[in-house]
Amino acid sequence: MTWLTVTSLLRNSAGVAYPEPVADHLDRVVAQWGAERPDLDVSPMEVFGRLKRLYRLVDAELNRTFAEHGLDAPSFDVLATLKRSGPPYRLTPTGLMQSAMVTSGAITQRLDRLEARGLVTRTRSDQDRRSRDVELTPEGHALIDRALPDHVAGERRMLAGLDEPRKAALVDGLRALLADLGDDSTS
Amino acid sequence: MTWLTVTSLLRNSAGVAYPEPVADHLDRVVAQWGAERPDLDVSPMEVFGRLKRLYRLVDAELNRTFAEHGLDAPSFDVLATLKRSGPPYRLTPTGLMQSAMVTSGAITQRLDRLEARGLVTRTRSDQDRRSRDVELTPEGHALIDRALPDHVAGERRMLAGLDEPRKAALVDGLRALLADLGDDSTS
DNA sequence: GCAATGTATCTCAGCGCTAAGGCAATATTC
DNA sequence: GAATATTGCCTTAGCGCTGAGATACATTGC
Repeated sequence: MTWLTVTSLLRNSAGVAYPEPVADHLDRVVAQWGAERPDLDVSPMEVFGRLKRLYRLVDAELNRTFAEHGLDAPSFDVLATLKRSGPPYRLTPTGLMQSAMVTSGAITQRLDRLEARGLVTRTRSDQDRRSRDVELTPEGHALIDRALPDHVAGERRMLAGLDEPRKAALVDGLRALLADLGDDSTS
Repeated sequence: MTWLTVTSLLRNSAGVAYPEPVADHLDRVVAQWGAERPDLDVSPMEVFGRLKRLYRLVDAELNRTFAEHGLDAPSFDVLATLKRSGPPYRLTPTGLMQSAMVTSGAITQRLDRLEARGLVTRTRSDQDRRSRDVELTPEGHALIDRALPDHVAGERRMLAGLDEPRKAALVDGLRALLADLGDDSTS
């Protein structure tokens, strides 16, 4: 069986076709289903199966960098969200929850951990006394300032093998799928 | 600020450019970092940030279908892996572990649950008495046969908005990144 | 003003996973 | 064949998350 894919249709900026790709895990999965359930067209798995495997690999790699700074993904996520929000580096748990796509309970526990480490503070809002203001402490600032460049560098390394048009096409596809699934349609 | 992306460079099979995309969550994230840390080029986040959000959305959607069949993602994964392996629908925990990209402990627990529900059996291997043969029961067969078409249909619905070249380019990018990260280089 | 509804956060039991380690069987080395 | 290393699976403590629910405050409609 040949692993004919669209890759042969894609060309880089010099107009040279990419080498034929090697069969990967998902090629085998799809071939197996073709033998076992020839009545079903399982080609959508080409997208979602690879999405899942890639997510797992990327997640593991990013966690390595986080760990070097005494962090994990959930903690980094909160610190980074606060940092990039700009002065006064203050958000509510609800804002953090929406950005992280987790439940309110998860945010509460993340903040418990970060507060215990002295990386964020939680204070009652004056405008709305149900709400909380979560703010980076100087230690939180220092930590995210140290970790962020390494994090981005790690991401850049993982992308190093992709040329620009291919990366752009990947981003385009991800963006389109996100839009189709209703991510962020207004907010 | 305009959200210039490469989308304007992509054309469908009729040669018509896609409409300019709306700003999404990651566009805002990147813009925020541009204001807060102009020294850092955070463009790799365009890929990995969207990957993470997409994974979460897709995961939630797939779980809806699994739940309709009394399943969750880990259980479905094991049953589907056994089913697509073809006759005699039998694999070892190690094989399942590698396919699922989880630890051996996770597979043990998945199999505990499936065995308790009568969906798989575990027997000692004759060739290697350390090993186990995990096999689908008739009930396991029936369940995965029912769930699989719905699962694939759900995946197909999520892809409905993507035209062929765009989907192909997305798959190509995912495949290339997986290869770069060493997924499946030989096995 | 007050009841009803909505909102923001927290609590907690239960779940699946990881990491570290244990045990038994097999492979390797001498 | 004995000693050592490796392999395959299981066990378990601890972790972060979800989902259901509680609490306190805010808003709405009358």
